[in-house]
Amino acid sequence: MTAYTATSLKAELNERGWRLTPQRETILTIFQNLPKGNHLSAEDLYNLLSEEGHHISLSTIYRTLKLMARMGILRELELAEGHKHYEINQPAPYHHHHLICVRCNKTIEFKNDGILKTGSRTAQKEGYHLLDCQLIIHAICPTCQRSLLPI
Amino acid sequence: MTAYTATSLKAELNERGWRLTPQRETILTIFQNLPKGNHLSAEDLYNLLSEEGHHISLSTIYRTLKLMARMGILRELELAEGHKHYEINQPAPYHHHHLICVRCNKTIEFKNDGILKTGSRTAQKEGYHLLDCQLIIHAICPTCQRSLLPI
DNA sequence: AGCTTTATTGAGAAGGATACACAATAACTC
DNA sequence: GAGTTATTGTGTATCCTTCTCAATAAAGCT
Repeated sequence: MTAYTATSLKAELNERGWRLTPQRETILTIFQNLPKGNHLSAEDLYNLLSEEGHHISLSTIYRTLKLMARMGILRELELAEGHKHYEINQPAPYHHHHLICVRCNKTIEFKNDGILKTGSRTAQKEGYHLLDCQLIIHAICPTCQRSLLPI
Repeated sequence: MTAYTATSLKAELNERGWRLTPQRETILTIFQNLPKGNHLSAEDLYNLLSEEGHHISLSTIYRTLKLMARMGILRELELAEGHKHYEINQPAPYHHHHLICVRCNKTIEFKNDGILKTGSRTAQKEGYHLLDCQLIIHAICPTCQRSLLPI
């Protein structure tokens, strides 16, 4: 959960025998410049890159998203929409969690420093190397509670 | 997060204009009798039911799992395996969370009463009706840390 | 109990997100 | 700068999940 630069990303990739490519660097930059609280699906990222004139294939995008999630650079969010979303993984005080309406997918972010501490402590206790820690609250928002729609 | 019986499930379904079917009752029973800490995928459930002589279609299983998750009866778990798992949703002191190795999917359960309280408080503050609250810790287990396998 | 309404089921097909295969390319090491 | 090999891009494949729709069967009412 440290702030990555192209240089530090390259160092960490090379250390494992991997390579820094323009595609990976571009994708990292996109996420770093994303307004706080924004998260992208693979397709969102593909479209955003296309708009900016970068042509990176969907395969590369999926591979890069998974790679960076497993390096701890990105968080993989399951926001109850049938596909994953990704956002930059930041330490406190930017670290946050999600309250999600399972009906309309409306999502509210909230912060709680204790949770990250609990996560770190738990991972450490079991000898696990922490990548990400997220509290997901599934609920029904006020609007959907009032609606009579099924489920 | 209350303990359901066939009767209380029926009452809650009927209240919304829905119906209690033998399929739904059977599936609820399966989850209630599942050893603590066990969770099933849709296919797991299908196979388990088949073994016991119950022929419930996959369509119905998927529909029932989603229905019960949205009623707060089941928890929908994303254990980094490409498909969802479900388990009965129980209050403290049975309520628990998951520490998951993103490489080998090894999962450890742990308890922390504070998290459920945080979840309840957050949902309430925003006027959301709480269904489930789970802390997911993505990490790399000791074994996978030692392995030299990619990603 | 029997009747009516309509939610639910089952079977198969469809959909959509993600992963795969492999030749061409290009990043790293020496 | 040359060799090695990780990575990319294109198209294809795969898997999980949802949809369609006729047949069935709960729930409510008389």
